[in-house]
Amino acid sequence: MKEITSQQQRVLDCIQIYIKKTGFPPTRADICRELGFKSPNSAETHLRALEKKGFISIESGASRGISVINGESSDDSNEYPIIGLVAAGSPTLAQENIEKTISCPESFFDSNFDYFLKVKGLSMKDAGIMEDDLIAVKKTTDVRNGDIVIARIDDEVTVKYFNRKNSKVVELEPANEDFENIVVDLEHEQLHIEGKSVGLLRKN
Amino acid sequence: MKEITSQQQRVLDCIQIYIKKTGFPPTRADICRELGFKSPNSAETHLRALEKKGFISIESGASRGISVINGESSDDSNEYPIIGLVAAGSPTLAQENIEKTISCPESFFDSNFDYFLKVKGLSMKDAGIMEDDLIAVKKTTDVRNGDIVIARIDDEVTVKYFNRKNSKVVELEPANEDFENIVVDLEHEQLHIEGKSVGLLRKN
DNA sequence: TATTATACTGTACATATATTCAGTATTTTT
DNA sequence: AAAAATACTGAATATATGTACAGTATAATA
Repeated sequence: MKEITSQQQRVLDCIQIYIKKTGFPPTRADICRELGFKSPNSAETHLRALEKKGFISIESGASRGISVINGESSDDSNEYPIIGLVAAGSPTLAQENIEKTISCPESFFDSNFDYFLKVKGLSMKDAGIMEDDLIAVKKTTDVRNGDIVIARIDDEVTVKYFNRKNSKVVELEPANEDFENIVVDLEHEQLHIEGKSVGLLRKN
Repeated sequence: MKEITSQQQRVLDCIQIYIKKTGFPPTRADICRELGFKSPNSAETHLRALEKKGFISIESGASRGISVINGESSDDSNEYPIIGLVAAGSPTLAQENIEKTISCPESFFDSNFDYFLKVKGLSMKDAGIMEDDLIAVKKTTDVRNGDIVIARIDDEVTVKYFNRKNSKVVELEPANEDFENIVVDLEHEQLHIEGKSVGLLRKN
């Protein structure tokens, strides 16, 4: 397999995406439309180059007679636990609370993460976080204002926007006008930041 | 999905085997050759029956424009493309709108799916679908009232709740009071159901 | 320096292909 | 018993599509 140029890669990507979306390969004209070429021969020459280099095969004379050769994917996927957002008294990562695990690539979200948290309630509705959604949680205490954090006060775990008012006061803000801000006075209450949201997963 | 006859099953098998072997769907003439028919219209009528029953979809006018619905013919790959939800007039699959692909397990969502669609706008805000969210789209025309569908009218693609009012009228309903229902009169407008949402992915 | 590969536009055309129309016959559904 | 669906043959045709030919231009290679 020889080296592929960036333009040829674009054409190859275009073919694969087209097949994925429509179920059949593109015509020369389709490729031109997708990539902005003005002559079908632009697509033709790229196709012949890709064929010569062994990335695709072309059935002579057949319309849409392109087939992509090979295409193996590296599987560096890990198992991530789904943890229920549980009520008071339960240790956050207790085995009992792990509903199951999900296999997904390490770099699935932009930042690495440690587990999925299953959301209860609608306090973050306006942030697009609904009941039973799975939040990808990265364990960290390095959070900034505006981050969606997983916070624990005593034994109560909640998901909220983080907002440090000053050195002594943090506000945990819901994204739902039916809920009220939680004002935490750090001098009198302990606030544990379990981590922050780096992504979300929903099944329906 | 209605009942399939034995002959229609033969045609469907023929299509899937052909795709597996060549990488692209057969023509009417190909099907005739494989199954011993003597008129391309034999294949044509079977294809139309299969389309009507929801086993395949046929892109009008396109050569080899057959795609098998549900059939996991070439679905060992774990690379799923991200496709942009673009405004009117733009080709649906324009290369400019493709961010990249995501590697994820086949059975990641409860139902198999075909690609990710990047959401523009907030018309489905109250369903927890926000700007730039990735909807996992399963290609199917088998949708029910209440399903979140990816619909196309002319060249405009939108994500909405599906609601069939009667045999002639379908309403596409947003989940945001700032937006209005789209009423589609099937007798005067063409409505293409590209697929439905089976999940959601958000990176932040 | 000459040559080859890359990266296009633009035109043209043979043919590959979808699709319609006209029939015939059997089976299934209403 | 009538209507609709199934299962074909056969011919005709508009158009979708591959592909060749004629150019231009730049970068990589020998």
